[in-house]
Amino acid sequence: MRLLVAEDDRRIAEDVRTVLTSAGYAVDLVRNGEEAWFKGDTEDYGLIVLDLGLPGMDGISVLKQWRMSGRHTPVLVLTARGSWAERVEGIDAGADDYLPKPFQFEELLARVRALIRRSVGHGAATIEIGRLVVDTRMMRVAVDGIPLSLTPFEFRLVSYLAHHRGRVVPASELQDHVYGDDFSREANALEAMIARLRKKLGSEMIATRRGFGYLMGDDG
Amino acid sequence: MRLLVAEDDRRIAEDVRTVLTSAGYAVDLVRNGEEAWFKGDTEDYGLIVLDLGLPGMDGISVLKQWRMSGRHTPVLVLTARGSWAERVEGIDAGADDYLPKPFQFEELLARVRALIRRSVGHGAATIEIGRLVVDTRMMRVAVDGIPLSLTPFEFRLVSYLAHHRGRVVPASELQDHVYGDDFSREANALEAMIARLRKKLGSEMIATRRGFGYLMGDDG
DNA sequence: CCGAAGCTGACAACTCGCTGACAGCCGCTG
DNA sequence: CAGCGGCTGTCAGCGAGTTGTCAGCTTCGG
Repeated sequence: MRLLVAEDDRRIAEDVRTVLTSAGYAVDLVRNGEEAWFKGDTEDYGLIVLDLGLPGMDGISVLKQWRMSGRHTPVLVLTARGSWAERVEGIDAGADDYLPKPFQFEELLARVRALIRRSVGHGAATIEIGRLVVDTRMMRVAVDGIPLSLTPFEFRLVSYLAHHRGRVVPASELQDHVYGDDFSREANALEAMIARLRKKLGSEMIATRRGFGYLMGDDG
Repeated sequence: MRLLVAEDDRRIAEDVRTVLTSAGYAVDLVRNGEEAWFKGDTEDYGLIVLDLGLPGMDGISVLKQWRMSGRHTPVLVLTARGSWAERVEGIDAGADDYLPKPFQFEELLARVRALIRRSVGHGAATIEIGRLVVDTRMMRVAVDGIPLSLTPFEFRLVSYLAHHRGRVVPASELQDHVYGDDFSREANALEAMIARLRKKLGSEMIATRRGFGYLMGDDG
């Protein structure tokens, strides 16, 4: 597997490359924003490690560019220590995980592995659950072949449940994934969304396990 | 699932408890090193959140003690801000993850979940005892393949007994695991739950050992 | 046969999740 | 800039599901 590391600090970059290389990955290194953007957009990486403090085009913009042009490569963001704002921004922009500096290389490796495992598991572009089809690339959902128009949050919710079909997903976990770290709303907001979703999908598609959470695909 | 939180700062401790409780965990709280060591060594937690700056026996020693006595419960260590040395020491002593203070509760929760996911990943998702199947992913229980709908407390009770099949579990231990440290109810509450459970599962599934406790799977 | 331990059905209080209505916000359009 | 429509959070009320308590009963062991 091929990885891209975008990091301007030469020493860190080399160390990271060494760690990842000896873990069996092919590693490309870039040192500024423009290069990062270009390579990430034109090459096909299994994962990208992105320092937000790059010279030139800044990390967040790079990430947003990739996502806007339809790239779903997992991105692990390196943030300055304690920069909570940066992190939130990174997640909003489409990062899959973050790691505050300074970090242990073991930890970096563990997270890289976890992300890759996750994304390989997600390989298929569409998930079918009974009469429902979720197309994660096209951001489309259909029931009995009839496409539905879902709002962004609704889509995130369905696709998360679909990815975790057959498993009860606690409401709190759903919130995390639908809303990220923005916890500025009442618990009830999620329930309202579920209700609206059920109206569109049919109420039998999402089951409630009172006291535990929600799940899809309990029957098969 | 039951968690132990070892933290001496009362405010932090209460907040953490609230967050974790509302995420669906039963939480026990301790405020010093000795208590932490004792409870972590004698009770059976799914995960332990350990502040290194505990009064009395210090966190690192507590952690080392646990590991030396063969406890592999996942431990999330809380370190003082910027205390790099502590962090490394914690990891060496057997911590599974660390979190520098101050932290966002969302982040704590995310890490707790990640650790638990990792550790339960090793165990099977279902437990079979005779005609009974307990599925911890779907939060479902079935007898002879027929699914039953259990309430949250009922489910916790059954799955605890199932995890400890063939062993007599004292009523007090069951209470601990179903209710955590929340003692605010009559002893009889548990009996009532057992009764309701037996009605659903069939009365022969849970045996009573008068004077000692309950058990499942004594026959096989 | 007695007392203690445990069981059980009824009940009431409570909690949780659902829903419809509404309002604020945002982006679009004229 | 005003008006509009879609999206989403909030609120309040409802109803079903859940759980503790209690009182009376059964079972067990000695």
